Amino acid sequence: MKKTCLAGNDCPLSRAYGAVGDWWSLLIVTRVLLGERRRFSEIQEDLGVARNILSARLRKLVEEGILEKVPAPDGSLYQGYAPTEKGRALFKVIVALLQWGETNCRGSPGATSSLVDRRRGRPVPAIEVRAADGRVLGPDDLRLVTPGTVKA
Amino acid sequence: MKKTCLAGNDCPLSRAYGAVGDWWSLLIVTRVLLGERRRFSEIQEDLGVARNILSARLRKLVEEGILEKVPAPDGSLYQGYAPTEKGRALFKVIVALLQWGETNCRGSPGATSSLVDRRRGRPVPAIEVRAADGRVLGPDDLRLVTPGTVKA
DNA sequence: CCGTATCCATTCCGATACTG
DNA sequence: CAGTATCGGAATGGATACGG
Repeated sequence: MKKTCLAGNDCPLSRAYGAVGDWWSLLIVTRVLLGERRRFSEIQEDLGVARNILSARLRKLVEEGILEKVPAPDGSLYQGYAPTEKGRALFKVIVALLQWGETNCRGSPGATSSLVDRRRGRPVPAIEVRAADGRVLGPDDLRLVTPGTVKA
Repeated sequence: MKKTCLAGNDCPLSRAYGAVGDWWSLLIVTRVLLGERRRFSEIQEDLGVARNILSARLRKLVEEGILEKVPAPDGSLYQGYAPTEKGRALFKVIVALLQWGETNCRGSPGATSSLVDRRRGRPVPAIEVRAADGRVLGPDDLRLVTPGTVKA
C-alpha cells in the first residue's frame, strides 16, 4: 500500500495506519506494553525481527509519540523504551485483536486464552462495544458517518 | 515481514495477522461491515485500491472465512460480499482502531467522531477492556501468558 | 460489470558488517 | 549492548490489457 494513499486521508482508520505503520510496530508495542520487555535486545530476541528493522520501527514509533526513550530500568547506560499515553491507549486495539485471534484463528488445539487479569489471575472477558446506555452493540447497530468526501 | 515468520507462530496476534493479512483487508472488511458497500466496484471506488489488489484481498478474505460470496443484493447476476461470523467479530477490532485514530491521530481540526449508534444517533463511547467483575482494566492490569515457547 | 493476468517500479525484509 | 549502513532477494502495489 502506498503510504501517500492513506497518510493524507482524513479517515481515522487511515490515520491510525499511518501512525502505527505496520504489524511489526504493533507487535513491538505489545511487547513493551504487556510484556515488560523494554530493551532493544529483549524485543529483538522475542520477535526475531532483524535489528535494522527493529531500529527503524522504534525510531518511527518514537517519532509518532507512541513510545519514548527512557533510561534503562536496570540503571545501565543504555536506552529503554516506554509507552506514552498515546501508546498505552493502543492496548485496547491490541486486546481486541488478540481476542479475535484466540477465538477465530485457533491454531494448535491446546492453545488457551493468554490474557489474564493480574489482580485475580483470571482470563479477561471479551471486549464489547457498548452504547452510552450500556447495551452491547453489534456491527449492524453502528453507522459510519463520513462528514467529508473521504470514506471509511 | 516474512509470512512464515508469523504465520506458523502460536501467538494469537500473529495468527490474527496471518488471517487478516494487511491493512487493505481491514479497510475492505470495514466497508463491507459498516459501510454497506458490498460489491466489487463499490469497494474499489471507495478505497481507491487497484482492482487486482482488491481481487486478491477479497479472495484471501473468502479463503480465510472472513467474507463470503453472496448473490448481489440488487438481484443482478454479479457477486456481492458479506461478512461471516468470523468477519463480523472483527468489528470490535475495527472500532478499537477507529476510536484510537480519532483520539490520538487527529488530522484536520474539524474532524469529529464518525461512529454513531444507529438507534439513538449518538456517538459510540470509547470501548473499554473490563475484568469479569466489570471494572475497567488498563495495560498494567493485564498479563500476557505464554504457555509455550512462543512469545507476544 | 466483475474480475484475472502480466508488467514494472517501489518498498520491505533479513543477513551481514560496522561503530560507539 | 545498542544501534546504523549497505546489499540483494522477495513481496507489494498500481497500471494496463484482457476474459467471463
